[in-house]
Amino acid sequence: METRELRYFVAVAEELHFGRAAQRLGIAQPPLSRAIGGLERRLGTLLLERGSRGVALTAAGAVLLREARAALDAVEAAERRTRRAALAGTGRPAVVLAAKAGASGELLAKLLDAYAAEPGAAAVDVVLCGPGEQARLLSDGRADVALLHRPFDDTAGFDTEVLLSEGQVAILPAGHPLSTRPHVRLAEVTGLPDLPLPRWPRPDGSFPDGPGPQVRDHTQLTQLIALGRACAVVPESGRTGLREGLTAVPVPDAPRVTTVIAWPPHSRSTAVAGLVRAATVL
Amino acid sequence: METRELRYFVAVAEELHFGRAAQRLGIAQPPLSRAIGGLERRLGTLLLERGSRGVALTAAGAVLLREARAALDAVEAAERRTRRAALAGTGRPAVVLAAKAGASGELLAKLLDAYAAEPGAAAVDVVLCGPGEQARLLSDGRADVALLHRPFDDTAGFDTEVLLSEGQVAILPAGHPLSTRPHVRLAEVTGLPDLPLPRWPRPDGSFPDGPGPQVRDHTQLTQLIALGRACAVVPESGRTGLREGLTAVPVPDAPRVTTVIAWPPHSRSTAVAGLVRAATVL
DNA sequence: AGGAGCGATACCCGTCCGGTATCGCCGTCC
DNA sequence: GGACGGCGATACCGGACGGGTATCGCTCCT
Repeated sequence: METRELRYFVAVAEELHFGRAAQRLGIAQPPLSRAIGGLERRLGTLLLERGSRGVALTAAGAVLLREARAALDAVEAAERRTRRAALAGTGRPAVVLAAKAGASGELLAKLLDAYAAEPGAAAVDVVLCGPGEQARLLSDGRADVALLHRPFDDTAGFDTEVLLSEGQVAILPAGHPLSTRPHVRLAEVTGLPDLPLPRWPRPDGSFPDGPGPQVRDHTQLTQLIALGRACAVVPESGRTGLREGLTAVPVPDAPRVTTVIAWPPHSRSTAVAGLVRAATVL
Repeated sequence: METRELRYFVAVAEELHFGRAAQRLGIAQPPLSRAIGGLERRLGTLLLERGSRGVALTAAGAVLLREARAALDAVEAAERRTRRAALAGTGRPAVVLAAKAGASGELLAKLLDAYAAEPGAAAVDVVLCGPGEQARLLSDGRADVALLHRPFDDTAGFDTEVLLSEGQVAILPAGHPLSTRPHVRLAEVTGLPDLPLPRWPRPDGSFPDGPGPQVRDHTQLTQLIALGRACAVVPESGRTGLREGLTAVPVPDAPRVTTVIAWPPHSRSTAVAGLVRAATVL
C-alpha cells in the first residue's frame, strides 16, 4: 500500500463523499474512485458501502481508517524528524518540546534552564498548543517531547516519566461566596448555574454543546472568570501569577493531576534523552 | 513520501550497498540510485555518505532509518489488520494473540478459556514466537494482542495491563551439586563454567558471542540442560511440567518477572478489549 | 598503468496516474 | 409519473514517472 492510497482513503472515509474528498485532495473524482477501487480489489474486501445517499464505512473500512491515520502520522513524523535532524548540524533547533499553553509554566522554565545548563545541550524549540494537542504533535513528528497531564491527556503509545503530581484548585472571581472558603468540593463548583464551566474546543475546532462560554486559550478563560461568567478547576500550579480579581480555592476531592514528560518510543535522540534526564532530576 | 521510497531507503541503509539493496528489492541499481537521490533532494539533505568504499549513513539518514522502519511497520499493520477485519464476518480468526513459545503456558490456557466462555467471543489465533518477537508482531500487525514479560521485553509503545508477577528459578540437571539447595543466588548460577547460560538468537537470527550453546527453542533448552551442558534461569511458571532429569531451584535475588498483556494503543477492537478484560479478571 | 568495483548518468519504453466526457442509478420534486 | 439533479463508475486519452539497459567516472588495489 502506498501512502497516496492511504491519504485518498482517509479523505473519502472522513468526508463520506467522493466528490468532496477529491476536491479536498486537489484531484478529480474519477481517479479517486479508481484508487479506492484498486485498494479494495487488492485487499479483497469492500471498504465503503456505496448507498444512493452518500457512502458509509464497512467494518473493514473502519479498521483501515484508524490504522491508516496512525500509519500516515508515522510517515509524516519520519519526514519531519529527518528534516529536523538535517538542520541539527547548522545550529538550528534540534528538539521540539510541546506543552499545553498556560500550564506547567514554572516546571517548563526550570526544565529548560536545567537542560540548557548541560554541556552539549541542543537548541530547544517550545511549541505551546491547545489542550490535548500535544499527543498529536508527538505522533506526527511536529514535536519530539511533550509535557502531558494525566488523566486529561492520553499517554498511550509513548514512553513517559512522571515529573510532578498535584491537586487541583477552583479559580473563582474574587467576590464569589465560595471564594472565601478554605476548600470546596468538586460537586460544589461543577454545578454552579451562575458560573458554568467553560467549553474548550475539540481537536477538530468545534465546541461541545453545553451552557458554558466558549474559550480558546488561557487569557480568555481568566478574563471570563474575572467577569464572573465562568469558573474553572485547574492544577495547583495554575494559581501562580493569578491576575487581579481571581481567587484559587483548593478542591481536595478533584482527581490529582500528574505531569509527565513523554516521547515517542524507541527515540534514540541524545537531545531527547538529555531533556528527559534533566526533567527527572529537577 | 511514498512507502516505496521508504522501503528503498531502508534496504540501502541496511545493506549499505546500492547493488545488493537493488537485488534484494528485485529492481536494477540505477532506479534505486535515482529514488534515493530524489528523496534526498526533496528532503533537502544528504542521507547517505557515498565513499569509494561503500556507503555510510549520515545523521539525518540514521534518523530516517529508525522512523522509516516504524512507519513501514504501521503501514504493514494497517494492511494486515484490514485484511483480518475483512475476514471477521466469515467466522475466521478475528484476533491474533502472540506469546513467547514455552512461557506462560498455564496463564495462556486460562486466559483463552476465560475469554472463550464470554458471550460473543471471537475466534482467537495464538501465535507462538521466539523470545522478544512479540513486540515486532504487534508493531507490524501480524498480532493484535501479546503477552510480554518485563523486564525482558520492551513494552514501549503499547498499552499494557499487568497480569502476573513472579520470581525466577534456576533449571539445573538433576544430579548437579546446586540442585539440592533450597535456593541459590543469581551469581552462583550465571558464572558456572561447567553449565554456561545458553545463547538465544537475536531478532535477525544471528547468535551473540559467548561460551554457551546455541538454542532456538524450549525443547532444545531442556534437552541441553538434561544433558548437563547448560543451565537456565526462568520464571517460576516455567517449572510446571518439567521433564524428567531437571530440577528447579528458586533464585530469590533474580529480578522478578512481570507478565503483561499488551496491545497497540488506541485499539478499539471489541475482541481485543474482551481479551484484556478476561485477562485482568483471571 | 590496468583493471575491478561501485555509484551516477543517459536514454528508452511501458505503465499508471490524472484529466475530461459520459453513463447509470436512484432519489426528489413539480 | 416523468424530468431533473446528485453521485459514483466507466471509457478514453495524454503525460509524467518508474524501471530497464548501456555506459561513464571515480577510486582503490594490484
